[in-house]
Amino acid sequence: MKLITRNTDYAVRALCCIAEQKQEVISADRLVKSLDMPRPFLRKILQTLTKAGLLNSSKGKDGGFSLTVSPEEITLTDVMEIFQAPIRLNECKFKKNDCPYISDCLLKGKIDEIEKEVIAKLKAITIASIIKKEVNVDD
Amino acid sequence: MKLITRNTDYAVRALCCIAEQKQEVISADRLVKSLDMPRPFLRKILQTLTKAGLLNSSKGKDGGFSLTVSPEEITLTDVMEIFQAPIRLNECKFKKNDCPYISDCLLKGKIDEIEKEVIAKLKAITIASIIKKEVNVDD
DNA sequence: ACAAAAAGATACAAAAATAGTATCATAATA
DNA sequence: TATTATGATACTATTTTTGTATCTTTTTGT
Repeated sequence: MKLITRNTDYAVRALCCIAEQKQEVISADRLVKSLDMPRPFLRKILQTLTKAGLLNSSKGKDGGFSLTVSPEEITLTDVMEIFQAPIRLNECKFKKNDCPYISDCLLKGKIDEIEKEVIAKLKAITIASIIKKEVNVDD
Repeated sequence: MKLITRNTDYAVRALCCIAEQKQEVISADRLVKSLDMPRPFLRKILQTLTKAGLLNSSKGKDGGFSLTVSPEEITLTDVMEIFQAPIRLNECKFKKNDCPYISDCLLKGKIDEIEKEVIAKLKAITIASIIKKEVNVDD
């Protein structure tokens, strides 16, 4: 049972890295070096994030990726939905079809409740909150 | 992302069925009929539950299965641990080895917190609580 | 003793999800 | 127009989940 797949994990780490660095854009190659993950896999993930609208990309020399919105605005659920969508703890599927017991399933209601809370908590985690290492005492 | 696999789902339904019926024991064949699931798969699940200590079994004519403890004492986590163990939202594994970032992973702490709460909630769900259809007003 | 009815053990197989590779096309820019 | 970057897409490998198949053992009634 994994809440977070490697796709999502890599994506989050890449987003953090992109958010943290000073240059305008950062290339896939440079990300591979700092993140130590398979280049083709990361490239695919970056492409997916771009298509999903979380990243800008520019081609050619000095091209690369940058965030489209601030790190505060990117939640963990945003990323999870891209790679693992939809977020359901409860699938209630039976060979592509709805489970025949879905209407009177006694487990479903209980799991649904837990699911709501999990999603709320995941939504509270943003790229910004992941990056922030310590609470700033001056704030 | 599934919190509960079919193994666990079938097992829970079987346990409910065993808990609810009046006879001392119930055979795999009778369970198959009332639960409508593949016989060999259910048999394997029943065997696993027996090995795990949740069921008693008796062979031969009029043999079958019964609970070893009361439905109140069987939690959802008990069953999940048998079929999906261990319950972790966060695996932090990288090709069988610990993820190299495990010590300073900023996501881990946050997910671990969520995990604790999820597990606590799953622990509160028992076979008895699943069976109980309505709150008894006389209580 | 022995046949029938049950569970036990175990090995195998199919399907789905996850993880990753490889290759060629396209665009920007010096 | 060569180089350096991403875009698109098809393919492959691995792991997990979901089953199936087959044979053995035990119990019980006759």
